[in-house]
Amino acid sequence: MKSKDLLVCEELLRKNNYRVTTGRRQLLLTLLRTKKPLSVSELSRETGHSLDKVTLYRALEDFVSSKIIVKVNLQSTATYYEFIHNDHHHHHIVCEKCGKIEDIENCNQADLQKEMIKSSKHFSVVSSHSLEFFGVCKMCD
Amino acid sequence: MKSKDLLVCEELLRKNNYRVTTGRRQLLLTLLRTKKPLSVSELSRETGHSLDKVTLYRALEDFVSSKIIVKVNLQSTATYYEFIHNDHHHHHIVCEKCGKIEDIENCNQADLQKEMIKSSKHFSVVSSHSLEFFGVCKMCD
DNA sequence: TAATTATTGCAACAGAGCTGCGTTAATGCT
DNA sequence: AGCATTAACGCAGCTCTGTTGCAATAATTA
Repeated sequence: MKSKDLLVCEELLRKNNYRVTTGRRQLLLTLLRTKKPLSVSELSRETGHSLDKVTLYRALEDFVSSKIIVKVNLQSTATYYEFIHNDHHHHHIVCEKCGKIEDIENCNQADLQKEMIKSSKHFSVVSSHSLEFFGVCKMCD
Repeated sequence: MKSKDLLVCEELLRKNNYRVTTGRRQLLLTLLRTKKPLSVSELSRETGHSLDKVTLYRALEDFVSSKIIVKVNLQSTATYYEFIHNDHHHHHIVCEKCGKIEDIENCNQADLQKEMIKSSKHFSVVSSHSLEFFGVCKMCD
């Protein structure tokens, strides 16, 4: 299961003319294993600081282009990255006190973006959207 | 109209034990006048670089606490700030090519966040949410 | 196996954002 | 109006995120 996903990622990368290296495999495994958004500094820690930060940024860009991961905008100065499991689109709610993240499932991306286009005066293409909730979890409340 | 809004802002600040200074009035007028999200560097330019960046950050935090402005997360490294006109909650769509921003009006914040609480396992409070669309405007398409 | 070329790591940099601190100025009280 | 209080200011210096150029290395391909 896990190893199959890794192979699929490698194929996706090669299809986009990227190369698969030891470091990228480590990074992919970390993203695969962790089922939540991770910042570059977290990814660096999780991979034992074995990769230079420049390498991380460049690899992550390539993963985004290959649609292996997505960028997530939480209320933070850092960008987060999350593995796309089974083409599954979803959002998040973040606890303002402890940082806990829960996935939000009920989003029909296609419909929402189609609605958008209809009601917009000046836009003809909607390629993505970011929807994140912020609140307090039951543990912290 | 405009000057009344400024007075309302000053009252809001004083109510929260903040002081109204010449610099903050300039900043408020800029935010009031500009009907779109602005970054700190844009605000600095718009106010003729008359305020130190530290002063800007501190003033903006106070404005957010006083519910005069909101932070907006666009797909950028910088945070944007937007004046709240008539308690009006809305979202944005941003052109990925030229940066043009259009407001999105059809969001019933209360309902959306109530829905959230119902479907969430671990959260009891939803205090805010961020919804931004990214695409291409008719001019750039 | 050798040639090609993407990736890596280093150094150096740019920009966002924050902290501490001494000075300045807005407020509240008399 | 004048003074005391204290918030806001500006400066220096810093941290963190993210980027660029370039020479060395390693993954692909023939």
